[in-house]
Amino acid sequence: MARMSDADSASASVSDPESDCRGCADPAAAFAAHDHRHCAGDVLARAEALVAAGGVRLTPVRRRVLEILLEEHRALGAYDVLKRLAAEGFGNQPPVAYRALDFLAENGFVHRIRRLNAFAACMHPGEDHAPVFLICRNCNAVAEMPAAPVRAALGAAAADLGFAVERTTVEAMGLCPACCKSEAAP
Amino acid sequence: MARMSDADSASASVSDPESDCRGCADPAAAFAAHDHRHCAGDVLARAEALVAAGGVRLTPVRRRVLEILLEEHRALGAYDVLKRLAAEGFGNQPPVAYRALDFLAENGFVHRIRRLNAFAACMHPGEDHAPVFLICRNCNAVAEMPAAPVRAALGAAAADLGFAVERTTVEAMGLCPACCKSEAAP
DNA sequence: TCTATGTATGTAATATAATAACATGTCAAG
DNA sequence: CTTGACATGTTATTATATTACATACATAGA
Ligand SMILES: [Zn+2]
Ligand SMILES: [Zn+2]
Ligand SMILES: [Zn+2]
Ligand SMILES: [Zn+2]
Repeated sequence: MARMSDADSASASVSDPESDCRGCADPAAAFAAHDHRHCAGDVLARAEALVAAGGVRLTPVRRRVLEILLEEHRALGAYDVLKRLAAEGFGNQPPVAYRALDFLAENGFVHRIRRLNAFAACMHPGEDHAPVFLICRNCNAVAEMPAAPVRAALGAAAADLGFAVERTTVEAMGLCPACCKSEAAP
Repeated sequence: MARMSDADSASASVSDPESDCRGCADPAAAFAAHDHRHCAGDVLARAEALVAAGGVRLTPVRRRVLEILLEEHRALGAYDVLKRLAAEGFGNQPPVAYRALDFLAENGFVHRIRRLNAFAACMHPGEDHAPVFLICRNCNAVAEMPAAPVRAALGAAAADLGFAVERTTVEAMGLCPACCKSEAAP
C-alpha cells in the first residue's frame, strides 16, 4: 500500500472512502480526520482472517464487541460495552462483556487502557505489538503509536538490573494535535 | 512479599546499616538484599524536610500512610492501607485512605501503580520524576527505574505526531532477578 | 444418528476500587 | 474570641471486576 503524506491522507480520506487511506493504522494519521468506516471494515476483515488461521472463534458476542469498539473509535469501559450488548439482546451481566473483551485482548484485537479502565480496538491486529498509547485529556481520543524505540529503551534498562520484562504498559496523557491548537487559541 | 522480610534479615549481615547504602533509591540495588529500614528512615526524613519547605503539612494520617508504604516495601491497595489505619485508631472509611494517598501522590511521596490498582512509596522524594516501574509477577516486588531514556523515546515519537505528552504511565511486568533464578531451577 | 466432550454463553451473587456529599474538628490569623 | 482554611470523619453511592454455577451449543467419536 502506498503511504500518503499527512496532508493527503487527511483530505483524501475524508472525501474519498475508496482511497487506500491507512486511517488509524497509520500513526501519522491516527489523529487526523479520516473516514473511519474504512479502517473499521478493514480491521474487522483482518480479524476474521486471523481467527480462522488461529483456530479460535470470533463468535457473535465477540465480533459485536469488536465492532462496537471499532465504531466508537475511542476507549470504552466494560460496562459501556455491556449496555450496548444488552440493548441488542445479548446477556446483560458483567462477565458477558469482560469475557469477550478478555478474549479480544488476548488475541490482540483490542487493548486495555489502564489509565482509563477501558478498552480500545487495536488498529493493527495480527502485527504482534505492545503499543504505546497516546490519550488526549481534552477530547479523549486514543491513538496507538509504534513502541519499538520505547520498548528497546525499557528492556535495556531493565536488563541492566537483571529484570526480565514480559509485558509493558506504556500510556501517555497529553494533548492531541487538534486540542493543542484550540488550547493555544481559545 | 515474603521476599523483603528475607532480605531485611539477610541484609544485616550483608551490609552495615550505617554505611551510605543507597538501598532502594539506587536502581541497581532496588532488587538486591539490603536493610530497608535504612531506606525508609531516610526517605521519611527527606519527606519531612520537603513538606516544611513546601508549605504543606505532613499530618499524622498522611505520615502514617507513608510509613506503612515504606515499611511494606511493596505496592498496597488503598483498602489495605485503610485496614491498617483503622486498626490504629484512624478513620475506617475509604476517603481517609484515598485522601492521604492522593496528597502523598500529588506531592511526589508515593506513586500510583495502575496495573495493580495500588500505591507504592517513592524512593526518591523531591527528585521530580515520572519513573518506570518494574513489577515482579511472582513476588510482587516493585522497583523504580530511571525513566529518562524511555521518556525521551516516548516524547520524541509523540512529538512527531503533534501530540504533547504531559504525564506518562510506564510499567513493566516480568520477573525480578531472584524470581528469574528460582523459575529457571524450581 | 446419538451421545460424550469441550467450549461458549447466561445469570446471580459478590468482591474490589473509587468518589460524592456533608458534618465535625483543629488551628492559626485577625 | 471569631473567623476562615484546611483536615478528618462518616454515610452513602457509584464504578469496576471476579467467582461460581447453570445452560446452550458445537463437533468429534461410537
Ligand atoms: Zn480510524
Ligand atoms: Zn484532543
Ligand atoms: Zn529499600
Ligand atoms: Zn520476584
